[in-house]
Amino acid sequence: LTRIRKPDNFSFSETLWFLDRELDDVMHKVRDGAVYRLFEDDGRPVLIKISENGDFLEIEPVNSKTFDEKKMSVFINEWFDLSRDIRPFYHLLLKDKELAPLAKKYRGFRIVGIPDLFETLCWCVIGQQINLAFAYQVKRRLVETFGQSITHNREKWYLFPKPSVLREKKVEELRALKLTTRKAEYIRGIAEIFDEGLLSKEKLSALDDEELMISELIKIRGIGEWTANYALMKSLRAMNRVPFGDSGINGALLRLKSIPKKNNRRQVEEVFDRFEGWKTYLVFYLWRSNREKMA
DNA sequence: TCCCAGGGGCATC
DNA sequence: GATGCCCATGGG
Repeated sequence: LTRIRKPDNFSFSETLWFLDRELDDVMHKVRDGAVYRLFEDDGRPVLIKISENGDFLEIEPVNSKTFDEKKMSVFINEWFDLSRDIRPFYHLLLKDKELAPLAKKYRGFRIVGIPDLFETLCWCVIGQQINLAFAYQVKRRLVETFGQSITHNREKWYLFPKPSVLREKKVEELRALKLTTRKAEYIRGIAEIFDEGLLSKEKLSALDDEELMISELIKIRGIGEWTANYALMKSLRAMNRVPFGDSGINGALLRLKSIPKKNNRRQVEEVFDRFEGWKTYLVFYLWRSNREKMA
């Protein structure tokens, strides 16, 4: 059992809410106030349960295996963005007339990341220009078809498919999962780049400059501005990214009356310029607000 | 039927 | 660099 002290301004119930949206993400399950998923410990999948107990998060193995506690702490910290003091973000929000309500409504909501960069990029490609519910269905088919799995109590749990596996798949095999021809090509290409070691989270991170990371990512076929920014937000934990053109951001800003009309990039930039250093957080709070009715 | 969805590539000028 | 078109499924 690993225990992690919860930081201030962290709401585990908000995290669970995010993970348990109606969207049916194949990578984890939320049950009875806990989240379950596979954790890869030196190539060995361990099923873990994360729950809340007083001031702590508790992480325990449920398939009777153990795990590297230090690596686990790092992983959870990264996944739930626990090691960040987000008070400055709330100060900025409260100074903004239209957006101030977000600070109170979603207090303690932190970015739920996707630590695996390859998974993030594939997920972006899958979700391009289709509705999210359908995108999650396609992701589920991809993972259930090509991902490593374990069975526990007659229930299957999956790891995201490896680049070495996906690069070998024929376009027709991927199309059968209801990816388009183009997306199948993109995913194969990204898998190849990762499998060859030409790109990795470590390599990208080592560039140490967000704009440089973006320009490197955009060179890859299938990765445009939106995806590059999203990947930096979710996987590299960059704090100043905005996937411009995103329909969710536009819709939220419009609904909150923060911008007068949709799809005006200059107006959106003006709003985000007031959140220097916290643009990524504003994006997530705006997306969060789009699903208020689901909460 | 029409429009849009957490886009991106490409041709064209 | 801006614009228009294509990809192609599913939900409202």
